[in-house]
Amino acid sequence: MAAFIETFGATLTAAGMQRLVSRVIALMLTDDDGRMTAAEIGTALRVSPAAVSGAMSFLHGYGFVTKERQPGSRRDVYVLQTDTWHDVTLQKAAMIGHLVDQITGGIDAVGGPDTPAGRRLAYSAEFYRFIAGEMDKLITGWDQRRSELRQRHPA
Amino acid sequence: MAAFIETFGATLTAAGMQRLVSRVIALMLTDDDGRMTAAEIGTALRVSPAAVSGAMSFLHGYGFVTKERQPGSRRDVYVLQTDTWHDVTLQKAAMIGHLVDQITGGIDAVGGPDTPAGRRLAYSAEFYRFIAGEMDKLITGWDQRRSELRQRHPA
DNA sequence: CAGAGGATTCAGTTGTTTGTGAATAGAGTA
DNA sequence: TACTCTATTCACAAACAACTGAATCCTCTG
Repeated sequence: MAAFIETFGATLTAAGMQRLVSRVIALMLTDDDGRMTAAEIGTALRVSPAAVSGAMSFLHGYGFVTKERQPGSRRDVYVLQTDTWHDVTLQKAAMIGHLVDQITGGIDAVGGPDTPAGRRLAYSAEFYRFIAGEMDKLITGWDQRRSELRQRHPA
Repeated sequence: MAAFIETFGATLTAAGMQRLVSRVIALMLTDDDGRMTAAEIGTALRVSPAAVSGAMSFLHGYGFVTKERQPGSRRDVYVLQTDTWHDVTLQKAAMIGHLVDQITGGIDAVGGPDTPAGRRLAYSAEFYRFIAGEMDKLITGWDQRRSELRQRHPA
């Protein structure tokens, strides 16, 4: 199981996430009730409380985890929000629209759409525009698929 | 135009590419005939020949650029392969299938699909499986769209 | 309000990228 | 073969990222 955490974490890191953040997600995915304290996380991953604090702050900022505290306790309990994680993954992919704008802006910089460079940029813009469009469909599609799954397996 | 190169390059870097590699792509996109020598690239981006060599070696390895040499010359001319760049971008996205396998493998590690953690992993696997499937469709879709574009604007 | 458990912040350490300069190798010309 | 122009390689430096340890802050209990 430790193997899964490190392997999967490494893959997420390769996809651009900070290392410890990736490992925390992998860890919490494997935790039975998905609820963990900072101390538990630190022990499991062999990192200092300071490092855990930083990672959790990041995760909390994006809503990947929520933070709870039992009345009469001083320790925070973090709860993994699987759906939020998925949503953010999709939104990140949707940022491709950004590229389209940048490339389109570049067309003027190289002398307009009737220059060789302009044509090349327009072609690449077309590529990213296509992807962005498909991404939008994908997001809608997942929303629907998720509903179907929920009907069969109510959370 | 220098602004476009740096801005767009930074975006590619944020997407996980090495910095200089990103800048070279942005630069070559804006070059009129898309053909440049190492010296031109080094001058434009203010980096050493050594750095250019490293970046071009990477780009050539993935087929992002081809390397030509005029008979009787000692300098290589690099030519940006826009389509290859697009294709590799898509293939990279298709690597999501890898995640599905890892997660599926993790289900056993946490005690099978009937444990809480197993169910959570299965759900995430379902998410990535969905995306991987849509990515396959997207790749096919772009192939087709590209053909259409080519009919109207023969390269 | 004092004390203790726990979270957070920050300066400093370690490790990883990214790029440079100098030396080396390749390829063409004479 | 000797000479020159480029490309490549490699050891090192600078910039950046990821952690740690110690100090600080917050919050609950007595």
